[in-house]
Amino acid sequence: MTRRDYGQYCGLARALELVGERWTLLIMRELLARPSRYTDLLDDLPGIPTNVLSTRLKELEEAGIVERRIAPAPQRGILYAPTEAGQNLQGAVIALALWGNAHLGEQEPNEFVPPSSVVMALRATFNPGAAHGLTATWEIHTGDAVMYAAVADGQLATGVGPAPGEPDLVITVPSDEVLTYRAMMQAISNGAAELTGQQSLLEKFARVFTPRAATKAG
Amino acid sequence: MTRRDYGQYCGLARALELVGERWTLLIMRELLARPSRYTDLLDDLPGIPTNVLSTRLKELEEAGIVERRIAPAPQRGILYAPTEAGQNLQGAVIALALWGNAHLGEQEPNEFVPPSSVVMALRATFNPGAAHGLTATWEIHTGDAVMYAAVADGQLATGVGPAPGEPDLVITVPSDEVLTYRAMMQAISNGAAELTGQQSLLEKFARVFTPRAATKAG
DNA sequence: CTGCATCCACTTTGATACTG
DNA sequence: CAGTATCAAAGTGGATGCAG
Repeated sequence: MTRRDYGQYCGLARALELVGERWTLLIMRELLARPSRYTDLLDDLPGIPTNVLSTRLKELEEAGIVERRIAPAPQRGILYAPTEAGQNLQGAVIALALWGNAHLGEQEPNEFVPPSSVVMALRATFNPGAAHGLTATWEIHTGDAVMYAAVADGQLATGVGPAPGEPDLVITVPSDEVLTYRAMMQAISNGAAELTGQQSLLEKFARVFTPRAATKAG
Repeated sequence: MTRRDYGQYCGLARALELVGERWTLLIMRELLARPSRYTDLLDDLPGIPTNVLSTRLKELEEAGIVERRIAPAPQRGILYAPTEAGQNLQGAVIALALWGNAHLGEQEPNEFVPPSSVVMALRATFNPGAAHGLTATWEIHTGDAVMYAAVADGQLATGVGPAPGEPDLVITVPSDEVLTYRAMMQAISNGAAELTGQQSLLEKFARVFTPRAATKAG
């Protein structure tokens, strides 16, 4: 058994060997929310040392969980994005996040809400039934973050950043800081959001993204 | 931000702060499969340093994820067991294990199969529909491991160790080492298992525990 | 500016020995 | 049985340097 391995032929042990080190799953959360450059990740994960980030990215790439892409014309540079194996991690990321939500407590003054965590919450609460037959694109502004969600053919596409196409409805939730998914949804249902576009799509939004109960033990 | 915290108000970050350190989730896998004594854990997690185990148990207890119990009469000593918060971790543990299963590759000579991982696989593949109206207790022997599964009222109770009551069917899968869930189920369906008890319950067993597809990304 | 590599102080982990 | 003590090795955090 080397330092990094557990010597167990077990899915959990292997998962932890691959993505169990400090910062790794937070990096994956960022990349699942949007392909990012090295400096994007440094900005979105304040406190991560540069050498740790570069080591993690290297290891994830070697393991086939993340791939490097050449960023398209306007930006240039390298984009890191999850491979299919990396995308399959989302279920585990969401399961951990749901469990951790119950242990969040009050927000400390030095704690910020990562926009990627709001995107994960949108994916976790997506209700395919309510999205059936609906085609719509929402863009959400809260704090200085921009996120989008698009529904078509009962499928959800969501991420950090402006909507890929023209949004049908822009929802602006006024706030100094990025709000949690929960606070954001509450503000929206309280009518605190400013709307630009097809206002009728606001009700659909609340219906498409509905929290359900977390998984209990078996 | 202290060393251990991420400074993020996010379920994933909080989960990793609580159970993201090395060995922690493997300890939780063991405890989810059966309440264990300190020395049980040392045996079941070969390679874990004693000080790391005691530190982790202390932290998990402080966080309300694990609790100490006085072991009942025959054994004595201290039993560590998951609290309800700890039991709720099972969904995340299983999600990680399912993802890791895809990256297992071939079993290395120095790698062993933890019985607790087989129990997790039983829970992950439990099919409530097929268990409806069935009451049965199976005891499974493979390598030197013993596990049980009991179904009643459509509910599953399973863990490492002998069955709590008298098993209806004892399934012995001959093998030097503990087999993976997959290999075990294959051996059973190949008729390689020795049976003691109500042989008709073997077919039920295979029906109650059926793998389904893993969760894909959204 | 992006995308790292290097250096150093500090913390955590691993291995072993030892104790109530 | 259930840990604690000790120490070396490895990992992490923070600062800085630097090439393309």
